[in-house]
Amino acid sequence: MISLTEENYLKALFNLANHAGEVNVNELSKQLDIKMPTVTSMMKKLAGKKLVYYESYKPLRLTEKGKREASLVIRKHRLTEMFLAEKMGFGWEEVHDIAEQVEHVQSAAFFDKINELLGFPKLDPHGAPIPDKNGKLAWVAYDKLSDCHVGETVRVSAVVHTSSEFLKFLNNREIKLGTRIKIKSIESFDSSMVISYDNRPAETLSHAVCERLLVEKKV
Amino acid sequence: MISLTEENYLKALFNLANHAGEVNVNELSKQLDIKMPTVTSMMKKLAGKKLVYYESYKPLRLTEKGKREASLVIRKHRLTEMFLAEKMGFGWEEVHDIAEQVEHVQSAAFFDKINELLGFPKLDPHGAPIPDKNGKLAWVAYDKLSDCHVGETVRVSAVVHTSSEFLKFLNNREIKLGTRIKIKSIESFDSSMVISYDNRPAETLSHAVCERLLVEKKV
DNA sequence: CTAAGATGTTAGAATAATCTAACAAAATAT
DNA sequence: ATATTTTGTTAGATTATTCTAACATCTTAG
Repeated sequence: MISLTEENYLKALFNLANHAGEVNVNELSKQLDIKMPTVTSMMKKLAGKKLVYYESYKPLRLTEKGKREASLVIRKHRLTEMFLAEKMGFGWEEVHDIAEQVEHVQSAAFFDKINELLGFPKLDPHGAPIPDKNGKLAWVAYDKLSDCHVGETVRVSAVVHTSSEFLKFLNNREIKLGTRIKIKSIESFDSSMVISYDNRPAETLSHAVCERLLVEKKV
Repeated sequence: MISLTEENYLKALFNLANHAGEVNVNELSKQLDIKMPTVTSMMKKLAGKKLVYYESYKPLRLTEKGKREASLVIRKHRLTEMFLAEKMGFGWEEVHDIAEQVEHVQSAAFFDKINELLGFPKLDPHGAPIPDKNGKLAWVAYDKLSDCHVGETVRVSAVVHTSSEFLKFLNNREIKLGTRIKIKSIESFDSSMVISYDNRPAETLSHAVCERLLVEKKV
């Protein structure tokens, strides 16, 4: 059995994993707002359960079993987010905090029903893919808006680090998944972008914003 | 802040309270499947938070604050049950176990939304009243079917001690809230009742069943 | 290359919730 | 009314999760 606490560590490990699947103790500590010694001891515990590879002073890595379990928690989280948004009328900026709690419900029937009522969605309200029942995740590699060039027209496909503040910022500007953005110019000194979309007047987006907007170029 | 564990103790205290609002340590211990010494120490803790009146060797009683907090947990539980049954298609025999977990979600917005989507229901799927936002519960005193007499026709209004097994038993016989039951005869040796309803052939219900069916006589 | 700073571990303690064993009080049955 | 049973408490231990303080290792800037 995996405790609620352990589920949270697995989820954070999964979300922080870089290309090589590695996470530092320090990063994980900051992500979870839990002190490093506590993280170290939990990693030893999870290693004992064959969920994490742990060696002193080495980066952390999930085992295959760990990845599967983490994905299943993320599945519950994203299905919940989608249900809250699609079936209950919550805004995409509201769903994360509630899903953070609902995801720990232990009832396959509950999440199966949500999945069914939603028509087996592939993406959550932030454009993130929903892992399947076996914990398999079909990752689509989007581009960051900040990596695009002047003159390109792109479609917003997902948002990263979906803090409520950031999403409210997007709401205020009516930027949502599917919005087609044209890059008019890029300020070289701060990498901010002047863009236009939806027949609106030109708008400037800071680099911080552009890094969090994931887009597709082939519109 | 009231922990998930404390919420469970409060809920159990509320549900077990007799006419005088009293509960014994032993009853509570059995209800929660937690040993008596643990219950005693939790009662001291809750007494420290002014949620329970506790004196050695005396029955336990919730304070007004304790009753309010308990009612609010029960409110979340019953709203969840109703949502699961009405909006998600779960049977009344399935909703309790899921609601037992969802009830601990800390988000007023979540339960407000459920309440709204349900159209502010007054009763849960088992006929139990849903406390209001202030923890006030409008209790309706129904009769047990077992207290009714031969010849009476009554309407099933609620069920008590809603174990999944009992509810499946009722499902098999298509007895639900609203079913009108006529009492044909009562076996004096075991208090079982021969009843008829819905133009079906006569059916015999054991005393155990009749005690758990709450009915209204004025149909 | 080495000193400073960042990162990670060990040791020991704290809190919450639970348990068993032993004892104490209350209720019950003859 | 007293012995037995049931109920309740105390004491002490256990497990899970967290912390701080101190120490160890690794990385990096001169």
